Amino acid sequence: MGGLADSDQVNEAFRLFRLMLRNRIHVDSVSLSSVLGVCSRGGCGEFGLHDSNDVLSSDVHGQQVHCLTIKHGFESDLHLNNSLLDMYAKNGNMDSAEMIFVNMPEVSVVSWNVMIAGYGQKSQSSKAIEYLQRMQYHGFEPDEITYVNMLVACIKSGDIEAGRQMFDGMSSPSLSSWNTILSGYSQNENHKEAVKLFREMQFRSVHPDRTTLAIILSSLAGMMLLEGGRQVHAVSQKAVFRTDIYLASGLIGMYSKCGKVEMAKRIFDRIAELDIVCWNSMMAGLSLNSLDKEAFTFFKKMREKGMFPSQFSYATVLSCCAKLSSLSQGRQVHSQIAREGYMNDAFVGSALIDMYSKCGDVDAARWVFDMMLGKNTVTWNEMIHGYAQNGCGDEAVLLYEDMIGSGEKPDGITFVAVLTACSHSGLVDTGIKIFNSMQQEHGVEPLVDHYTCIIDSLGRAGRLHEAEVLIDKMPCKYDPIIWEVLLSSCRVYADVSLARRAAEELFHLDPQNSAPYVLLANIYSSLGRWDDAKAVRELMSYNQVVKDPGYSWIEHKNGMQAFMVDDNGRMVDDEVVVVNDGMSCSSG
DNA sequence: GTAGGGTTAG
Repeated sequence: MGGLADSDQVNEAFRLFRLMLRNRIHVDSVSLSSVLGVCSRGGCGEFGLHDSNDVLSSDVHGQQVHCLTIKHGFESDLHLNNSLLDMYAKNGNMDSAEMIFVNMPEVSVVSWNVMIAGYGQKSQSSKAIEYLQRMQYHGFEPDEITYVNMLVACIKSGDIEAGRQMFDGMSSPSLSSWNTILSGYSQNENHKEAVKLFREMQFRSVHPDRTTLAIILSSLAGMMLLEGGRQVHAVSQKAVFRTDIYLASGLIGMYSKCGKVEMAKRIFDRIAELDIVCWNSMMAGLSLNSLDKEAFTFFKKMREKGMFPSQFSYATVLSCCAKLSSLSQGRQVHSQIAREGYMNDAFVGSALIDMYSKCGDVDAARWVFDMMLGKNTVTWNEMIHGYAQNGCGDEAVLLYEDMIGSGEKPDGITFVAVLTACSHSGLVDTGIKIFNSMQQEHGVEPLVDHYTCIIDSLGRAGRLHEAEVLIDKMPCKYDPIIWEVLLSSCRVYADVSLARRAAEELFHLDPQNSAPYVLLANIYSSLGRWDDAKAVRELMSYNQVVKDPGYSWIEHKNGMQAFMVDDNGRMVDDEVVVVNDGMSCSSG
C-alpha cells in the first residue's frame, strides 16, 4: 500500500474516532488501543521509508489519543500504556516512549519488548542491550519475542556477528529466530552462511516454513544456484505451499536471477492472489533479463489492476527508465512519486538521480539530490557518479568535497565515482591527490578499481612513464585489467616498448585472452611495422589463443562476405586483420 | 497490548 494510502487510513480511522467522541459514544480502553494501533502503522521511523509527513501526522494523531487516555483516566492501564509505547516506538519517537515507560505504574514483558524493538528499529543495539539487561535485573524473563527483537537490533546495527553469538547461545531458538538470523545473512549478502545455517536447521530437524524457504530462495538466487533453487521449488509444491505468495515471490526472483525468466512468468501467472511483492519481483526479474520495455509495461499494468506501487516498485521502474534512456517516462514516474510521498526514500531518490543522469539531464538529477531529506552514502555516490557519466569532472570533485565537508563518510564506491570523473575530465593531479587521501584521511583501502582509474587517468594524459612506475609499486600489479588499461593508452600514444611489456605481462597473467595480441599487433600495424604485427599473430596462433567469442558473423547483403560485429552491432574493422589470418571465432 | 519473513539503489 502506498504512502498516501497509509496516511489516508490513519486519517480515516481518526475521523471515525472523532465521530465517536462527538456522538458521546463511550470510549473505552479497547477503542483507544485500536486507534493507537492505526497510528502505529502509519509511521515508518525517522526519515523513514517514505515521506516524513506521514510519520508526523500519525505521531500527532497518536499524541492526541495519548491526551485522551489521560483525560478518560486510563493512565494506569497496562495494556493501553503498552499500545501507547508501541505507537511512539513504531513512529521512531523513542524520547516520548521513554517518558511513558518511566512513568508507568506497572510494566510487563510486553513493555520491555516494545522498548527493545523500538531501539532495534532505529539501529541502536546498545540501547536495546541496555534494556535487555535492565529487564533481567528487574526480574523479567526474556521471551521468544525479546530474542527476536534483540536479533533484529544487532542485524539492523550492522553487527550480525553479535546477533549470531546471541543466536548460538539460545538452547532451542524459535522458528522466528531462525528466520531472523537467516534473513540477516541473506540481506547482508552472506548467502553462503545463510545456506549453511539452513542445512544446520535441517540437521537439527527444525521444519522450515514459507518464510524460511523464501529467504533461502533469495540466497540461492544470490549465488546463482539454480539446482538448489529447483530443489526448494520441488519442496514448495506441497499442497500448503502451492499458492503461497511468499514462496511465489521467492521463486520468481530465483528463476529470474538465474536467467529463467519464462519459468518466473509461469509462476507469476499461476498465482491468483498476487501481492505487491510478487509484482515487484516479476518487474525486477524482467529488467534483470534486459526486458526493460516489458518491465515498464508491466508496471503500468500493475497500476491498472489497482495495485499501489511501493518504494520498491518505484526504484525498480526508474532503473528501467534509466536503462531505456527514456526521460519522458522517467519524468512521469517522478511526478507519481512526488504525489505519493516517496521522495525521501533513499532507494527511490538514488534511482531518480541515476535515471536523470543516465538520460543526460544532470541538472534535474542535482535538483532531486538537493531536495532530498535523509541522504545516505549511496545518494552522494550516485550524484557524483552522475556528474562523472556526463563529463562534469569539476562538479563531481566539488560535490565530493561537499560530501566530506558534510561529514558523510565516503566508501570505496565514492572514490571510484570521483576518480572516474577526474580521469574522464583530464583532472589528473586532482585525481592523484584524492587517491592519496583515500587511506590516509578516510581509511578506505584502494582496490584494483581505484588503481585502474589512476592508471587510466595517467594513460589518457600520456603520462605513461608515471603509470608504469605506479604499477610497479602496486599491490594488485598482477591483475590483468591494470595492464589492459595501460596497453590501450600505449596504443593511443604509440609507445611500442611499454606496449610490448604490458602485452607480455598479459600473456602470462591471462594466457587465453586474445585482446593483448590483437592490440599489440594493431599498434605495430598502425606504425607500418608489418613484420612485427605478423610475428605477434603467429605467436597468438602458436599459443593456440582463439579470439574471444561474443562477436558474431553477419552476412553481407551483397554476398557471402563475412564481417565481424561487436555486441552493439558495430563493425569491428581492426579485427579484420585477425579474421584474414583465418584465426578467430569459431562460435557465433 | 509486543516479534520474524519474500521485492529496491551506486
